[in-house]
Amino acid sequence: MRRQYPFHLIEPKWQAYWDSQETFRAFNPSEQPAEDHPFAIRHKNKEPEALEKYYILDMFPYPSGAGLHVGHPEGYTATDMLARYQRMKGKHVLHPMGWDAFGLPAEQYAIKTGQHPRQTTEENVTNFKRQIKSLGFSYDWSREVNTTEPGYFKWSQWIFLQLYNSWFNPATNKAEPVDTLEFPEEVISEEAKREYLDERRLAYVSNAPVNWCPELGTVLANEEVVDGKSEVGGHPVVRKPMRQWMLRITAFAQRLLDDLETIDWSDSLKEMQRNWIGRSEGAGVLFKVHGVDEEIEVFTTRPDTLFGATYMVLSPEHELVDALTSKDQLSAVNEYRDAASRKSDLERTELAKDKTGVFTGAFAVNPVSEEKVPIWIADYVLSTYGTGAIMAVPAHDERDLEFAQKFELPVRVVVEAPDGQESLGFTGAGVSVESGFLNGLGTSEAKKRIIDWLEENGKGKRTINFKLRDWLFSRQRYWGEPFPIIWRDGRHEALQESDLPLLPPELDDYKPTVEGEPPLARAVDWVNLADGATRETNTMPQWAGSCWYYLRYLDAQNDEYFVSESAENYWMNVDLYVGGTEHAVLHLLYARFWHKVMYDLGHVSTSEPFQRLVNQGMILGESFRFYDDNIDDDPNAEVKRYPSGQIKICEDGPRTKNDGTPVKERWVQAAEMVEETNSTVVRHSSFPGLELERVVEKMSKSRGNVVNPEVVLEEYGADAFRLYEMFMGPLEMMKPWSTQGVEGVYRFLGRVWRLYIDEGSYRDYEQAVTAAPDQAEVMLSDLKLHPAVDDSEPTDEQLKVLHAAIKKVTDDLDGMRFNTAISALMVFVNEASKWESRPRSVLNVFLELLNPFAPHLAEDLSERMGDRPSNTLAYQPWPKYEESYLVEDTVEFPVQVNGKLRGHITIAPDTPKEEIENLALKSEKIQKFISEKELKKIIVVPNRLVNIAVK
RNA sequence: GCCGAGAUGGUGGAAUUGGUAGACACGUCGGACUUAAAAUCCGAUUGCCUUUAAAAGCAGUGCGGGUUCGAGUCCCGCUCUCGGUACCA
Repeated sequence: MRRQYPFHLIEPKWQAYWDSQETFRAFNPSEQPAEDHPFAIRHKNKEPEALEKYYILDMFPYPSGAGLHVGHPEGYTATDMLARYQRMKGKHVLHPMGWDAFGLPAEQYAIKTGQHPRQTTEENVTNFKRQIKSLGFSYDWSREVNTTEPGYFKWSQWIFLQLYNSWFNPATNKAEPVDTLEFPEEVISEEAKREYLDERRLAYVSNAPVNWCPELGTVLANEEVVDGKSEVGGHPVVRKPMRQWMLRITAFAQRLLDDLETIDWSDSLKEMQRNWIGRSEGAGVLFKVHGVDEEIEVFTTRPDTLFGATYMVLSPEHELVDALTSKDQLSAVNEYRDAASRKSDLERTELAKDKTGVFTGAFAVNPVSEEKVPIWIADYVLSTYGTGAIMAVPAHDERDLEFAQKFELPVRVVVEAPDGQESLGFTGAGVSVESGFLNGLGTSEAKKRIIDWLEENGKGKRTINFKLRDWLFSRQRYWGEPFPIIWRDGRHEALQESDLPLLPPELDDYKPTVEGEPPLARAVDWVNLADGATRETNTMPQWAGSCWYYLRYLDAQNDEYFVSESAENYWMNVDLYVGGTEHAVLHLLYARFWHKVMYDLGHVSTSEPFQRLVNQGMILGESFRFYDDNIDDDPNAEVKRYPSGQIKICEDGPRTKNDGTPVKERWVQAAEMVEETNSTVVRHSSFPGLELERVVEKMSKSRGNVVNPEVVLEEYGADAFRLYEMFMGPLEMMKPWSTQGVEGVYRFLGRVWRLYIDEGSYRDYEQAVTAAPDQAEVMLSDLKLHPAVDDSEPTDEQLKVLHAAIKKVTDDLDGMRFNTAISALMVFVNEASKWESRPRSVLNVFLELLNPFAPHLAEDLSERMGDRPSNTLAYQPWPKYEESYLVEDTVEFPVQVNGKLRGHITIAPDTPKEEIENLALKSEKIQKFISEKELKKIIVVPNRLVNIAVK
């Protein structure tokens, strides 16, 4: 296919130019651009740090072996357009990129092949970088970081030591160095002090049950387990007690929640974080155990229903179960506990529907009614939430009611539901009944009263609980940061800062040991130190590197400190962060937590890292579906094919033809296999009788609807790719990829080219190139400008078209409405293509508007125009629009009758109200609709319309 | 179940504060250019209906109500799709 314009030559040329000029370098305080750098030319005599900064950040990519997919460049293109726009507006823009390169795939490849993960990682980074660079993004590559390089992970380890050497002081509500920790009087011995301190560090060791994934051979954080399966790979996860490093994120739960108010993120994303943190207010209530000297504390959000608590439930793992269980219930309890512990997380969730439990034989005393209530254990009570024990109020809690009905436990209504609703099973706010001194009180008042009573009588207190759990921070992997920790006599010690970076040992085999120890344990020489101490063999999770990378960009080469104070002060915080929702709770919560710790310790100057955050929507693939009866995929079968219309789809079940014949789904990829006939019906090219159903869903190999950016780039070029990614629709929405849509914007770029370039000379060039392909670049410089391009004074009409475009593009970029900004560029080109005289002054300004969107083409045309004092558009001042050019002499003013458009009147824009009313009423067209009717009202909306209400 | 986002032509989408619904693009149809095709350029393109034509009318933004001179936009009640989450006491 003939190219619309020689993007294959233009794009590499400008990418090489930007590289050699270091066009997009950002300058730290005290750094100076060279005199001939376009930054220096634009900002004469100004220190870089005197300028307003703009830090615009993309989410940290994992350089996978599969390379870039079309989803990656979506956010990158959006940020690049804004980076280029802000640069032209005069801001000092920081726009970096780097690699979150530790991770499972390289390690799993290493286990299979023995190739060092470093090598795989390097290859993948090289490939990723090449792909990203081919899109012409304006990154400052001098700040590129890679989490797997010692110069980087030295500081990841250093930050871990900051956490290790800090504790959370509830009095100040801040992280503080451990030396501010004061020991209570009874803690005297060194041993006791040490233990006391170790229990309070922000990084601590725990032996609690963890999510163990046998398939991956590692533990996972709660956030990495979805529906009882690993988020990566979907392997089963079981609970298993193991010694693990934990980070005390729960201490920051309230601040993580509160500070959401100070940042500019989407409501839905904030809501996801709020749900994950899961704050609930209520009371801790103490129940005495009957006949045993023990107390059980429960957490409840409905202390007002305490009079209705007719039994208690402990989680099977609760520490008091042994002490409580009566002799005759012992075997039943042990059996139940055994069964519960063997259940995987998946089984626990899947079997959630049916409640199970056993009676312990013990009774507790309801602190307010003094009533004896039975104590049960059941796995619907989680050991990890609250106190691991509940008071059951079956009348006002769905789960308790279900359990009570199954085991025939008493149910007592203590809240009356409002106006005629059923009180049994009512969980909302009502009025307390059968509740002694609470009778007649509304739910919120009753809560207050009972908590006061509990506190006065020493039987409970006001309590706040969070769903958020501490962050499990160790992994049994090779390809991650080793912990800067050694063990001596069963106790952990931190390495000194001077010992960093601690490099991982070289191994021949990356599998865990036969004993199930992490792979690092294989490196005996590395693990065992001369003085008898041993190294920690766990490694940090991938999040360690991605929790702070945005800080390293500020000062990527600094080997004295993780970021210099001056750079941090100037650049932080991130003005705009763009990425997918998949990081809503994981990365974004962890990073905020680390940042707060660093803030408390005085290492950073802001309490939140990302001021504004925008989520890009997913890009979906398009495929076409039909069905056939070859359900066993037999290659020799005689296959019957059916369109979707003949298929009955049962919910999750097998799909069958309407007559019951079993069938299987098949997909055809849009681009290759489908022929469009007359209008809307899509058919299979090989089976023309078969009508296909259009399906839009997540791109995946099995659907065959994955779009490879390299193929698109090859055919249409980077500018077209960038433009299409943004033209598809609003950034935040999910949208389907259409290859035909790419052709649309590609044709637009062709029209831009032909607006400036003489078609005859381009045709001559194309002919000449076929004869001498190696001369292409030289001959390209001989192209002539379009003969209509001249030095004429622009007409009013031309200025109007130009300034309308400036206004629309500027407003839309400010609002991140890239799709409509691009359509405004198209409108300009459609108009300008008709002009017989195309004033240079107008055409030059248009290239400035085009530059953020299609920078290669804009730069190239600008060079050909030859009117620029400096040789790159990157630092040209962004054009301003003149309102006066947009004013029209006359406008077609719409006239409505009863809200329906009935005609127009031609008026001057500033025509007074009365005049408009008059003209509207007199208008012939309008008369038709209002004569013989009673005039009720006339509304004139300035600059909009006039509406006549009649009856 | 709960929380969040969304539903507009054949398709992606536009309409920024309640003010001309369908910008821009894809696709389709027609025309020009061409020996022909591709590319390019020009025109038409929400549906229905009347008309030789010009031109008009009616309906129309998931569904049902409401507020208003006027509703894609606001309010009430639903349906469906997508994302998150789920025995969280």
